[in-house]
Amino acid sequence: MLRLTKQTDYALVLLSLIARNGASEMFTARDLARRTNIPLPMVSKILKRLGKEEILHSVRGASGGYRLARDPSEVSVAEIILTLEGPISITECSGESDTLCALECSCPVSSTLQRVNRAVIDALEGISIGDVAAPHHAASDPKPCSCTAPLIGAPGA
Amino acid sequence: MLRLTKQTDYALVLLSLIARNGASEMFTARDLARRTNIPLPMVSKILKRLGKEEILHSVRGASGGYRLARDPSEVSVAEIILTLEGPISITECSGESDTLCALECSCPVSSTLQRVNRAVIDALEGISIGDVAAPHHAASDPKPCSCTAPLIGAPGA
DNA sequence: TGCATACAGGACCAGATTGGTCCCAATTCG
DNA sequence: CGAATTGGGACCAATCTGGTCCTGTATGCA
Repeated sequence: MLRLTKQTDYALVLLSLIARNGASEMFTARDLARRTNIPLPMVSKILKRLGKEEILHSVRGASGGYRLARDPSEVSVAEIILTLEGPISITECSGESDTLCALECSCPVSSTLQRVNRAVIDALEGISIGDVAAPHHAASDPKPCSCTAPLIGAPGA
Repeated sequence: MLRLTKQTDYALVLLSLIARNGASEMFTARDLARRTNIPLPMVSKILKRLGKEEILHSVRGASGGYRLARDPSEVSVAEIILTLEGPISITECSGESDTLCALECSCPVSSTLQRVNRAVIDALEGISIGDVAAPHHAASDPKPCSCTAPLIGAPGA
């Protein structure tokens, strides 16, 4: 556990795909859906949200689409999470919650958990979409891989 | 977001309370519930689970209760999370999932996210219940604090 | 001008997760 | 024996979330 939502997971996949294929190129939701096997409506939903923030730039109309609003190296994973899931905090009281922790007095945990939380945030801020798109683990060019069937939403199996 | 479940949150509070009051002392679920304002059935549920793993030692019968099975410094936050929520992995494919990621081929993300995941785990493994119980941030002794009313499950407000 | 394509912004639903409660059996102490 | 306590469930209601769908608006092209 300690998990991102699937939407955020998808977002990272989509953004890294865009980042890998040139930051200035334009992608339609339909195209991205085809390439990732993520259901189109889901892709739309996510891209719309990323478009409202300053992460993606959208162009409407025929031959429209989305492209990165900034350089891939300037969009951190933490920012993606923040956009789609709100402030990063592993517990309710470890963030800058406006609602006071109900356990406050019996909870000496918070100060320590804030340190943990900080460590997590630092780790996530230290990684950009550019990093995600271009893994440095002796990456030969991304081999096409054998799984070509639409694995998500596949009706058959 | 990127949040622990409330149960895990509670567990950290409970364990830190136990650790703070002497690792060898015995606590009943009822007692801990009173002190933390966490609903008793919830406390029971959590302690039961921690008892099954080797985190708490339980004694049944009258004047029974729970105490830490190990030294507070030897129980990491990561272990608590692992016990209550399963393996720590921020996405489905970043862990040692047995179910293959459906996006596998179009997902160059994983290797990088595994690094992120590793960073998170490292941070959580580096902090023990002992640390949580005794924060080193110029801690004067834990002042009783003003909030004495049962804030959780309070019927009135 | 008309139409196809794409994004914008919702509402909406079903399933899964989770916080929380409750019940009953087994164990131990006085 | 009886009270106190853990053990191990089942159970429910509320929330969250993945996923779908519908309608409107902007744009490019024949």
